Amino acid sequence: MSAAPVSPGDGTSASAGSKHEIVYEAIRRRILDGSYGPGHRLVLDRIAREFDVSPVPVREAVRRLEAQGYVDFQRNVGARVATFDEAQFAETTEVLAILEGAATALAAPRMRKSDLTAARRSNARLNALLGDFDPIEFSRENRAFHFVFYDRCPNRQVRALVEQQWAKLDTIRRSSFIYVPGRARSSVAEHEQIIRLVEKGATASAIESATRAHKLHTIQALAAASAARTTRKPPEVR
Amino acid sequence: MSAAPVSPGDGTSASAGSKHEIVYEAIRRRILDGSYGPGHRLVLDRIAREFDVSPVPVREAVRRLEAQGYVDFQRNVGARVATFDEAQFAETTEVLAILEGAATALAAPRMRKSDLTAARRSNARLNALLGDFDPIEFSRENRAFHFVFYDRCPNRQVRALVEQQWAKLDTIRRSSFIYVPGRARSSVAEHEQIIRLVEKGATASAIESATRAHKLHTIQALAAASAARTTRKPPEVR
DNA sequence: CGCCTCCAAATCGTATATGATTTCGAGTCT
DNA sequence: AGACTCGAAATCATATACGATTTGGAGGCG
Repeated sequence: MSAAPVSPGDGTSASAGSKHEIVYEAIRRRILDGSYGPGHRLVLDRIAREFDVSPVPVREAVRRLEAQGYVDFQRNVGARVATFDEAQFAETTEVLAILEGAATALAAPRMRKSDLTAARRSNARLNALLGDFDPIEFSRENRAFHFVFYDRCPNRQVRALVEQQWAKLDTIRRSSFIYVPGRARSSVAEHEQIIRLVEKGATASAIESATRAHKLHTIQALAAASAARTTRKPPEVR
Repeated sequence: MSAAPVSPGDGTSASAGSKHEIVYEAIRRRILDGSYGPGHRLVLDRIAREFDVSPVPVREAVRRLEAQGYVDFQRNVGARVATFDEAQFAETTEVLAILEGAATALAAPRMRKSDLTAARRSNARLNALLGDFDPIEFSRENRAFHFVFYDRCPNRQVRALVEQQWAKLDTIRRSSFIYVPGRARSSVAEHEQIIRLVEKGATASAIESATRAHKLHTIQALAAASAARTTRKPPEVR
């Protein structure tokens, strides 16, 4: 189970131990775990005092987060955690569908028996979670499942991008809770199908489209559910 | 012809006019146009003096570049322009193949007649350039060709990623010059094929795989050419 | 009563200053 | 000669200081 719990250092780390790095990691974690929800304002001086550092390293940290799309920054105004609307969520999911499909297909030939076993075990846990449904736990395990595959993807760039996009989605999942009734169950079934395809050495193309479809179903389910609760607006953060 | 010449502000801009922004753009441009080749060392104080600013905004600029993968940064040592080896180049091209395939397929249904005309015109220019071959000009026009499609891709995230990856590749193309003899000609032919597929309303899947294959051919050609010049090592920068 | 003007607090942007770390070479020992 | 030690120069990391800009509201005006 090496699947990164929340995505470790996102790859582009460098200067461990420096104050700017500490602050960067801390803010990033808070964004990802929801302590800093979308729209949350990041006041540099305040953060600096909290971490007992000067504002300079805080600014550097925020710049990095800005460049990665975690926060929006406005000159002379400040930074705030990026806000996602449903459209952006859907778009990012689509990106992930594309990348995951490719990543899984690329990984397939490199999957060992033990990997498939791990995947099945993971999917079994997901199945077990279907009982009293815990969205957070399910999401975590779901991630773990998919990363069994990505870990074997030989293309580092693809892997990095997948992790990045996944992290982005996590930001949102925390706040506005995405939960589509029947989705989880069919998701588990699709997982098993993907495992089988890999197992029997299906073509890359077959594996890719199955994985992509799997993800796209989530968008569709979401869109349907969203259409259902007609008038209700998504929670706006100011 | 709205295809960004070198990719304008990469999307995640924010604070125009600030010194940090000026420096950021300047350094970025230099990396992209090759003034700062891979491995080039970025000494903060020196850059600060050159732009007549303090080192603080320079650091911010560099942090952003770091987060985007343009430069590598080592604590207490400094920043240098990211170095790409051939493997990374291939991996990034593969990413681009995946994304471009998807982007083009997504764009296809939205392409208007005028867009196809523009694409053909662009491809004609590419064809004309086949004579006395100018790699830079060809590369520019090639980019323009593909962006005719991406501009119609409805998924912003995908578009942003494509631009980002393309910029990354540009960094490399400037320095170590990638030129594979017969490739350009077949490239033009493949372009025409893609146009036809879109024109006749082929399935998304058909368009996607054609586009992806088009890009992957470049990797293959490169690999072949690279295998040919056996002993010669790629230019190392220190 | 609502709109506009002006001021002060909050916060950002950048410069300057200083301590810390790395690098690299001169000098020394074996 | 080669390896090691020490130290100065270069450069990074961070703190502090201060001017600049935005924001929100008090008070005045129509």
